[in-house]
Amino acid sequence: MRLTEKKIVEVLRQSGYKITPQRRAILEVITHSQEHLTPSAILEKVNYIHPGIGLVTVYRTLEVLSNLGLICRMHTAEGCHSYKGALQEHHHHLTCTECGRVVEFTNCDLGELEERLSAQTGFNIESHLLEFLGRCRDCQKAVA
Amino acid sequence: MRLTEKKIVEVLRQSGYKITPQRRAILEVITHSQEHLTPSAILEKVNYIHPGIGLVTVYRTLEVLSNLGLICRMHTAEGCHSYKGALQEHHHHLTCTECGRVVEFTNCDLGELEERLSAQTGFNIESHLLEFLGRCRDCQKAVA
DNA sequence: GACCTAAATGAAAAAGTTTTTCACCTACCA
DNA sequence: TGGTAGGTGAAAAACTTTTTCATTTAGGTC
Repeated sequence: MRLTEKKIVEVLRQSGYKITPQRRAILEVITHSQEHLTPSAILEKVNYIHPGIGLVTVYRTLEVLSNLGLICRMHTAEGCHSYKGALQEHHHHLTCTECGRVVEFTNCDLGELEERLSAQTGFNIESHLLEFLGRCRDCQKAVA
Repeated sequence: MRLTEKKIVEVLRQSGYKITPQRRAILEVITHSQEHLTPSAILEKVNYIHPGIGLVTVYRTLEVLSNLGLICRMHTAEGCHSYKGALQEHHHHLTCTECGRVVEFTNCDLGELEERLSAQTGFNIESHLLEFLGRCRDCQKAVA
């Protein structure tokens, strides 16, 4: 389940952050979008709801939300600062290299590999980044 | 095995690109490095070999090499514009978040997961990005 | 080896993105 | 209804990436 705006506001408040109209507007944009959005794209959409918000505020809000794990930062061909609404669970992405569509999946089953690596290298493994790239059904058709 | 400079030069020539000293210098840096490098980091290293090369040339060369699949553009947690030598062999990295040390490993065993995802989503999966993050033995000691 | 030409280069500037600074404002608690 | 820590917007700084253009050069041809 994707986190709702309400749930995110709750977590923000519990973490000691203030709930400003700007943050609400940014949240509304992110939680209502299915794609990943760049800060500029978010700003553009936010300005329909709340004109006058600065790009700086968007950047700052995204950083807060991202640090709390409430939104998800994506590394796409367009740049390093695309964000999308986060899932509650640990998850990964399968991204279409052609159209950018993103599918989420949850069972990565890397525990065994992680243990093996840990034993071999002495590393204390804290996290992992796993992303699959390919072509979605539509883009495969488009080529054919 | 990582692609050698010689092999890359051969492909470049066959593809109709000229072999300039600048390109040679950039190739030397990339093929001799074990890490992912940003354009600026590449420029810095290149300037030891061939002072006076412009960052523009680095960008242009990286684009050519990347388009030919001779180097690999990485979208990692650290950034979106890092490049590394393309390996003939499939591999991944285990990176220390403290000191940046990188250990490579090869058996990722993601075939099963890949098949499952492919079947579920209709994606034709072309590649994956897998990176583990943690603390190496030394950095664990340093904290204790 | 000298010549020719398309491709490549470097410098400068433009365009874009992200961060920093700072004076002012406001959400929220007592 | 204050007081205050935290948040905001504007401007500017700091970076990164792309574009432009005059000059140079790699590599083929004679």
